[in-house]
Formats: sequence, C-alpha cells, structure tokens
Amino acid sequence: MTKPILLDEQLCFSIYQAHKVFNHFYAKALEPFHLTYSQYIVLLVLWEQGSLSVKSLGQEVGLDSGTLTPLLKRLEKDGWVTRQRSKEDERRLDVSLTDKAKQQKDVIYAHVGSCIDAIGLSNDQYNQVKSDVERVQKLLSNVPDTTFAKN
Amino acid sequence: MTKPILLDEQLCFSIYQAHKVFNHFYAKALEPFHLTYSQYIVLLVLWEQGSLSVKSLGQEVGLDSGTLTPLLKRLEKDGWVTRQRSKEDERRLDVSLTDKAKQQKDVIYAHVGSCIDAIGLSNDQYNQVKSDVERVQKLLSNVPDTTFAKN
DNA sequence: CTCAAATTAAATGTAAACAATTTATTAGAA
DNA sequence: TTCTAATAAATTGTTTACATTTAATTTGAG
Repeated sequence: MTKPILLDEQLCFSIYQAHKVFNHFYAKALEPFHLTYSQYIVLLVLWEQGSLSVKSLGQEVGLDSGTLTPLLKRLEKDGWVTRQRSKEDERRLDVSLTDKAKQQKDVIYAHVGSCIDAIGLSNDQYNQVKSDVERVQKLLSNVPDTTFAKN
Repeated sequence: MTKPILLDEQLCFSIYQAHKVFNHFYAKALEPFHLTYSQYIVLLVLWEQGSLSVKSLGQEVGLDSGTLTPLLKRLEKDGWVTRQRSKEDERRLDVSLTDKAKQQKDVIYAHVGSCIDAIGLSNDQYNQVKSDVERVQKLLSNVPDTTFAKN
C-alpha cells in the first residue's frame, strides 16, 4: 500500500517535528552554558575521543567543513576549543579542548542528564524509539539514487 | 537509570540524523520540481486546505513568519503560490495556489509516493516508528520550563 | 624526482530556523 | 469615540546545513 500523503500522517513530518522539539529542549538545557545543540555534540565527541582533525570530527557528527569551520571558530572564540594546524600534515587542523571545556564537562553532563531524566521516558521506551528511528535511517541511507529518476 | 551521554547512544542524535537523511531523501525526490522539503510541506497543506493566511499556515507546519515570509516569496517567484493582503483584515496575507501548483499536484504526489514506497518500510513498521516518535515529541513538549533551572 | 591526482580545510552562496524587534492594522475598554 | 492592547506579517541578526568551488599540502605513479 502506498504511504499517506496527508501531512499529519507522514513519518518524515513526525521526525522533522521531533527534531525541532529536541533542538528547543537542548537550547533550554544548554542555555546556562551558552552552547547550541550542534556545538554540544561536537564537545561530546571531543570529551569522548580527545583531539581530532576537522575531518574526523565531521565523520563522527555527520557534518562537513562548511558547517564545522564557522561552528569551531565560535567555540574557539568562546573559549571551548583551540584550533591549530597539524605538524605532521599541514592540511589538517587539530581541534582540542581547552581547560575550561575539560573542567565544565562534569557540570554539563550532570545538568543535561537531569534534564533528560525529566522527559519521563522509560529506558525501554527510549531504546525502542531509538532503534526504530535508526532502522528507518539505515533504510533511507540505502535507497539507491536510481529510485529518484522521473520517467 | 540516567540516560546515556555517549553520542552514539543518544536518542536526540538518532532523530537528528534521521531528520537529515529524510531531508536528503526529499531533496532528491523533489529535485525534478525544484522544491525543497519545507516548500513541499507548505504546498501539501495548501493542497489539503486551500488558501490560508501566513499565520494559519504557520500553525499547520510549525513555522513562524520569520521562516515563512522568505520561503513564500521564493514559492511565489517560482510560480507556485500567490500572496495578497486579505480584504477583510489588512494585517493578514492570504497565500493561494497557482494553476501550475494545482496542475502539478498529482504528478508530485505520484512521484514522491513511489520514492517513499522504495524505502522498503512495511506499513506496520512505518506506523510503529511514527507513533513512537510522536510520543517522544509530546513528552518533550510537556517538559516544564522549570526543569532547566540550574541550581 | 616531478608533476598530476588526491586530500583537507576554508570560502562562497543558498535555504532554513528562530528569537527579538518593528510596522501596520484591528479590536476593545474606558 | 478614543486610544491602548493585541494581532499579523515583515525585518533583523545569529546559527545551522549543505553543495560547490578554491587554496594549500601531500602522495604516488611514471
């Protein structure tokens, strides 16, 4: 059966809306630290993995240099990261956390964690939705380009 | 139990990624018509409901005039909609479909529909994910602002 | 070794999204 | 009736996102 065309019945719209509500949620949660959601996930990766090149960082978060370069410049301006050319390969730019970022890690983790707990999702629900969404995402990624040819 | 802080284990990130893949999917599907996803959902609402004010349109799609005004100007420039002040209330701007938009409706429905079918989601899966995502979205919307206070 | 191909980041241009402010119009209380 | 409130859209400014192009550096084939 063909999928519905009514806006309210479309999965893409649910995900689009959920993304926006999540963005708003994180905007609120990160307000005390003057961080956006995108900036936060970049910091998350650096907290997890240490210094990375723009390229590697981009692979982790799914963003290219067109998005990351200005974002990282803002993070640098606000004292969260440093950016410097790699000695081994001058094409690379190494992004590292500042002391401020390292020190704030636990505070931010704790605050964001408590906000997430307040959503009121059980662990089972949380994991259920997450795996469902990931299945959709994988299916979407695998749709071949030939699908879109118009006859 | 506290929700995970590892990026890969976070629901927000799954939804963020799924949103981006959906955007790319619709960019491809709508390429023949030179429409973006946001423009498409605006047309969907107008196809469903006929002429609407910017305000009403915004309530349907969850966008404000700051986003809609330039988007609608582009749709007008490309010949999809007309924009004119309401006679009854000069504050309102009525957005209506052009003949071109009305004529293209079925072609666009058919093409997008066939692309969606190609994703390979069963109806059960589709509805399952959709209702899960909507539950999360509702829970997120209901998180009170006091949650975000930092002590 | 040399130079074309590949790689990396930055730059450019377009579109979205949203908060906050501004402008114009309308409605409603005094 | 008047003039303040509220409403609607547009404007301004910031950030994100991505495609495409550009610039610098490195690699590797010959």
